[in-house]
Amino acid sequence: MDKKIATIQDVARVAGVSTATVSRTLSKPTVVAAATREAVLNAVAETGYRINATASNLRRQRTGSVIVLLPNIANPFFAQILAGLSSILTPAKYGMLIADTQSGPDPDERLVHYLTSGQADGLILLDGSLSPDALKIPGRPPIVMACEWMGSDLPSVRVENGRGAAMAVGHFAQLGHRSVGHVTGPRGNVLAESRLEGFRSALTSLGLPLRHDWILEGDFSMDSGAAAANAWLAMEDRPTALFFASDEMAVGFMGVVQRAGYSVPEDVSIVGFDNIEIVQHLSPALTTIRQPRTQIGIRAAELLLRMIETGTLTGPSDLIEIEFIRRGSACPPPVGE
Amino acid sequence: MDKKIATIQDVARVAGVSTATVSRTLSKPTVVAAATREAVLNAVAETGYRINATASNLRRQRTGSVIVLLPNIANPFFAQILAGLSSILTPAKYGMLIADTQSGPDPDERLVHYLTSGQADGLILLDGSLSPDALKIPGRPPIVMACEWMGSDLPSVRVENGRGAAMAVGHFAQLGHRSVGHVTGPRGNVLAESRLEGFRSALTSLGLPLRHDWILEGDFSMDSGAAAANAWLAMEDRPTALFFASDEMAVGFMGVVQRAGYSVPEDVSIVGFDNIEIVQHLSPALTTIRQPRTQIGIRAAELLLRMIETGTLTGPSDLIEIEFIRRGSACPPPVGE
DNA sequence: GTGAAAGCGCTAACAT
DNA sequence: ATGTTAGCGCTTTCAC
Repeated sequence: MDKKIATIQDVARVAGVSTATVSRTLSKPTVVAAATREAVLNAVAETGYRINATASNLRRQRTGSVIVLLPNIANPFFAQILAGLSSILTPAKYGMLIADTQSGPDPDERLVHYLTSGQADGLILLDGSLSPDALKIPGRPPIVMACEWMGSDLPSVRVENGRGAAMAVGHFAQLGHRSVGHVTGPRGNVLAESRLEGFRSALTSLGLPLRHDWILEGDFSMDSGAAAANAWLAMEDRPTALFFASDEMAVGFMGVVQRAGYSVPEDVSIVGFDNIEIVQHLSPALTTIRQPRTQIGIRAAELLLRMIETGTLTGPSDLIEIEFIRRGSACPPPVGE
Repeated sequence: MDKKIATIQDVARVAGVSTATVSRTLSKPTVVAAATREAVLNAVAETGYRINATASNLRRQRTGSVIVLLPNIANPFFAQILAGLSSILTPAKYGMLIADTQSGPDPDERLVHYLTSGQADGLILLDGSLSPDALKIPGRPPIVMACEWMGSDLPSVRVENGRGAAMAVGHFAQLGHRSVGHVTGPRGNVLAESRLEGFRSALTSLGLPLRHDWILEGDFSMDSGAAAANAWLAMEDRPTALFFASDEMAVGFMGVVQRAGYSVPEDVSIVGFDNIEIVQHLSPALTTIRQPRTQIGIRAAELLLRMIETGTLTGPSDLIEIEFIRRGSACPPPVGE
């Protein structure tokens, strides 16, 4: 009953070989003789030895883990991206360190910290609001963006946000709507801006009116969707259709208007963005733009691993296709309005 | 323009002191003379030096990170616990490694792996289905359970699951329901079992009938709630009230029955469990049992850090209070049924 | 208050 | 095929 953890020395002693042989047996078993290998493995079993990752990493000048920096873990949107990341990182024997830019003081500072502390072999950025100064840090590990980031040429995996907005507007137009509004994401957020821009240009190219009072500012949250609903209810002249920059906001909106006695889609048509799991279970089920989040994670992880292995700081960016999902929350506008 | 990362040696040379002094300046600044300290800090700034965490950890025989083992990251339920954990771990300068037992082969094996690989100073377990053999591993780091685990006396942070179920049943009884059913979590899951047990004993103690065909097996997911709805719709003799072991299942159920033309709560009263964010935005808003998930994370992290710092493998368990949240998804049963 | 020196546990040349 | 040896970059006695 050993209370101490065995080191490679202990194994070597028990097996009657050198530490180098033990190390080799564990990393490239084919290069040691079968008999030796067996002796070593027995000794490993007997002592309960396990490689000390810290020592190994120090020696090999790597860390075996990847840091994922995101704005807010509690946001379920990121959870699926994390699942995608994990499905690649884990089999590749990389640990996944999660850092929430919210739970520290200065987010930019933390980015720099992780980039320089040598705690990870690579970094995945899910927070599009960080400053690009990081790129200049000498000796920094490879970075992959899994969202848009203005004015940076980091390798990234992203989604056709503008086209998603255009799909939503196109759908409304096809149904006969002419008064269509938009509930945006937070100002300054790159995703929000792309969707807003896509919304604007789609309206213009379809010859539909672009009214500023029909563009409501949200922040992707359900609460902000509920707030938008109250604003909509208070309007004199309401749009008959509304495109939301996130499903969450659409859900918040729907809850409020339904409780106020309005019906979706008969009184308002709505389209969301993301296709979060829940929206197919609502009544009506939400028409939305699907972003394959697991896929985003998978691609980002693959890209990063390739960069780590080849030792490059650049790589091909990846554009992931979105998909329009027609469900029950949009129909032709009410007549006589 | 340095392309290399500076080591403590570089700083020592630039500052004209020994590496020991540099190290001291950075860890206990008060023991070095003010003048020396300044020289060192200048050298640090000049070289862009940052402590190499791996080397530091090897020397100090610690890792500076904590592993969180959970069944499925994509489940938003865990996301909030993670946020709570992060809010404590980050300021305490601990990294948070997330491991998903789904993305590897054998979950138990992975637990053992993390326990023995020396990759973390402590471990937080969110997966109640792992085998308790882990406890016997010599030299293992401290573990905190943030959920129930049968027959283990690990320090834990948990929630009054049974009482939650009893609250739900009590509420139904008070509204006049006599036919109440339950949609369970996955068989074998400890949370699911506790809630089921709480449900059963509450029925009994209130003198309500316990019917096996009114206990539907689910797995916490929305899809399984939808499946339960179909089962309910197909019943000859339906319960007028249903307690769900998770909010997600309640949401899935509600979507299906509403689209089938039934109304909640007029046709069925339902109560969920968890109080996930969305349920207040549904119509009707869901009556449920609130579990303070962020709080669970915070307490678990605090407990673990205390154990790490004091070097103990035991600690006080913590029971977190739940709260009944009455909203609009339960009302008296329809008359004449 | 500061420096010299000894490792933490491991891996990878280099020898044999 | 195996052993010897020299560190990876840091912290921490132990002297001074």
